[in-house]
This record gives sequence, structure tokens and C-alpha cells, in this order.
Amino acid sequence: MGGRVIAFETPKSSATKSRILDAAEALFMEHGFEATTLRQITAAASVNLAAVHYHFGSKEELFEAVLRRRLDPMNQERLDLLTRFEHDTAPKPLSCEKILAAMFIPALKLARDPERGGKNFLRLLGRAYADPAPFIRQFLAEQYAVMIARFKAAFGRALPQLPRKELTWRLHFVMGALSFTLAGTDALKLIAALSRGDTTNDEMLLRRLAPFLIAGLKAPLPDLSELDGEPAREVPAR
Amino acid sequence: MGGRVIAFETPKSSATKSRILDAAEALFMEHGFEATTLRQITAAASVNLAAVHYHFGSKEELFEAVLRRRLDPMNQERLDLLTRFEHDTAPKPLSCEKILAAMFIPALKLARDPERGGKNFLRLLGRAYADPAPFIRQFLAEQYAVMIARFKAAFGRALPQLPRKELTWRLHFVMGALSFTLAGTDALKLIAALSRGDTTNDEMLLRRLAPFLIAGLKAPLPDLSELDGEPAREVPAR
DNA sequence: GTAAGATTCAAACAAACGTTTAATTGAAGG
DNA sequence: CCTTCAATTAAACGTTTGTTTGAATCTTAC
Repeated sequence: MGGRVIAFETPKSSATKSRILDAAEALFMEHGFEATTLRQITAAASVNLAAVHYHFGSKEELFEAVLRRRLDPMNQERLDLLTRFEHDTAPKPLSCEKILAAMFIPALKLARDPERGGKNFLRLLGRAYADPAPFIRQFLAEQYAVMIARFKAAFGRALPQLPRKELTWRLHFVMGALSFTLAGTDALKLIAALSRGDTTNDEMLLRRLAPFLIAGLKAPLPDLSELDGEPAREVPAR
Repeated sequence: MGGRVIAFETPKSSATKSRILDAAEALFMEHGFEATTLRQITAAASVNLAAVHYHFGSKEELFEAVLRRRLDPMNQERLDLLTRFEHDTAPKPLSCEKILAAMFIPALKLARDPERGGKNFLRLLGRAYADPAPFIRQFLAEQYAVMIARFKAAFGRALPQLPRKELTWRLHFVMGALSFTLAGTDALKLIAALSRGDTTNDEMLLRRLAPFLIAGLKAPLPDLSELDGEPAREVPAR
């Protein structure tokens, strides 16, 4: 029949395409965007150098594709989970713990699934957060805009006494600690002295992080009184 | 002024050397290490391209020199401040607030002093924390080893009920939130909606960050036996 | 089978990179 | 004046970068 959709999804090219994505994911994770060359990627993927531009258009677009492949489903899952939790607890607002769980569980599932990138991707994501490249910043901002807004609203209901402005900052700190942790930067050799477990390591990590962040979110308001008038009584001398 | 004090310290070279350092600091901050070229730096500093290798040896050594110029004094100041605080409060252990103050005040002073790099340097430092380049990681690890050990010991005395292992992780989270904040990554457009002040911005930032981190440090121990009742279904194996 | 289209390939492209060289400058010291 | 040595300069070094080309190969449709 004429209308039959034949080869609707790249019969063989998808093999090349995903091999490139896999190799790029691992190499970008290890060396960062700038320091990773297309020749490293195509060699690791056993494909021709030109295949990258044929399938993705450019190195930057390849990087975005690498991120998008995992990020889109994960963020969608986060939103779905948050919606389900909100629906479960009826008219009552969600607890901070539940909201953080909606952020962490999809990340945990991804970290534990080697078929979907595993922890490598989370490290890559953590690094992308700190990359100065404008196209990366813009891409992440677009990707996260919706999700952050939803979670910020949820936290706002869970912490009604917290001024909106303060909440914004604290969410920023939460994202900072989270991305730094996901990036797995052992720069300060803090992890090296401890890390023993393998598969349970990521889970343990986030389970330790959650109470830390929740306590921070619920912290008493900072005393900014000396800020405007006298910038620093406590700062200079003492 | 004839032949008075005869150039005991690099009569003219120091001008070239510090012009390179200043330009490199600004450019590394803006684009990161890999994406910044020596030609950009030497053009911005109005010096010859070869001057970098003459004075510093290589691009990597230049980067280390840029960091060292500000980092060494700041970390020394942190240690001195911590020692002074400990001496002031006699045999009693320091409070978390005071210990964090010993970390923040030197950073604040540096951020507020445009002559010494100002906030630009703190952003550069925050970015360096997340850079995958091995020589950067090693350099930072060496730079911070002593300071982190001293502060970890101080926090250990301030939080005697906290297991050593837990403290290590929480210090890691603290460093994460701090570096993410210092890096000034407005990736998620969280800051853009708020930032009004200019000079007081960094100070306000750290004053909001401190209560958040202190509450996190003092948080109850995580229950590692189960996650959160319901979501345990989502996260089966442990 | 054959034409058409999608994909792969080896090869080359110009541009830019960090680094090195060798010549030149400028002041200090005998 | 002449030597000395640190500092600066212009030019080129050999590589490597992302990207492009045009032909070869494979897949699919009729």
C-alpha cells in the first residue's frame, strides 16, 4: 500500500547517530566541550569524521543533542512526578521533602540506568552548568525555564512564610549544591577518601544531600539590616 | 631622580607581567581556559605574543599564576582569621557562624576590592572548580588541601555530634553551593530577575548564603534506611 | 534491473592554535 | 665605548581545529 510508512526512523543511520551520541557523551563528560575534538569522538564511535556534520550539523548542535537526549525525558518525568505528588496530597501543599524527591528521583533513576547514560551523563550535566560558552548557557536556560518555574511555585506553597526573593536565592543555592554534587568533581579530594560503593554511591549521595538542602530551605531569614546602612559591622574588624 | 633605587624588582617587566595577568584574568573569567587564546590575551594587554612564554612559560602556567596571585593571600587570610577567632573564644569551640565567617570575609574583601581583581576573580575561581582539565584540578587540590583540612577540623569541633563521614559530605555541599554562587552563573536566569545593586551585590549574596549553609550543616542526620515512605517504591533496590 | 535518494568515505580546506626562533632593543656595569 | 644580559619584537614553526567537498557505497522503490 502506497501510504505505508517505510523506514520512518532512519534504518541504519540511527546506529551511526547513536554511536556518535554515546561516544560524544562520554568524551564531553571527561574533557568538557572545548577540549573534546570531533576526531576523538568519531574515532571512539568508529564512524567517519564527516558523519557528525551530516547528522547533526555542527559540533555545537551535537552537544545540544547529547544533552537533549537525556534531559528532555528526565525533566518531563520530574514535572509528571511533581504533578502526581500534588494530586495525591489533595488540597494540602506538598512538603519540601516531597518536592525535592520529585527532583531527585528522576535523576537517581537516570544515574542508575547505564543504558541511558548512567552517571556519566549527570557528570556531564553538572559540568555544563558551569561552562561559560554562551550557547550552552542559553540552551540550559531554555531547557530549565519551565521546570524551574513549576518547582519554584511548589516550593513557594510549601514555604509560604519565605519571601519570594529569598526563595529565589535559596533555589539557586540548591541548584548549585546539586550540580556541584552531580558533576562529581573530586577536585578537593573529598570524595576520594570515602567512595567505596559503586552502584549505590549516587543514591547515597543524593540521600545525604536532601536533608542538607531541606534544612537550608527552611533556615531562618538572614539578617540583612546592616546591609543597606552599614555594609559591614561584622565584616571588617573582629 | 637619577640613579636612585635601582629597580630591585623588575623595573619594567613587572608592568608587562601584570598587564598580562590582568588581561588574562578578565578573559579567562569570561570565556574559560580552553576558549581563551593567547592572542586575545596579549592583544588586550598590548604586549607581544611571545611575552607570555617569556614570563610564564606556557598557557597553563599563566593560568596558575593568575589564580595564585589572588588565591594565596586570600587563603592565608582565611587561615589567619580562623586562628584569631579560635584564639578569641578561648577553650570553647567556635560556632559554625564564626567558622563560615572566616571563610567568607576574605572572599568578600576580595570581591569588594576592584584593585585586586574584584568580583571577576571570584567568578573565575568558581568556574575553575568545575573545569575538567587535570592540571586545574590538581592545582586547586594542592591549593586547598591545607585550608580545607583546617576548616574541617574546626567544623568537627563545632558539630561534635556529626559523624566524620557526614561532615565530609556536608562540607562538599557547602563548597558546591559556594563555588556555584561565586561563579555567578546566571544560567537559569535566576539572578537576572533580581540583580539591582552593584557593589553590594556580592555581599548580599554571601549574607543570604550563610544562613542557608549553616542550617544545612546543622541538619538532622539522614535516614539512610529508607527514603520517604511512598517514593521508596520508585527507588527499589538499595 | 535501474534510477533516486540517503548515507558513508577519504581527502582536503582555510583558519587558528600554542610554541619557538632569531634578531633587536634598552639600560646597567666595568 | 663596549660588553652583558634581560626584555621585547616580528615572523614563522608544525599541529590541530571544525568544516566542506565530491565521489563512492548502500538502501529503497518501481
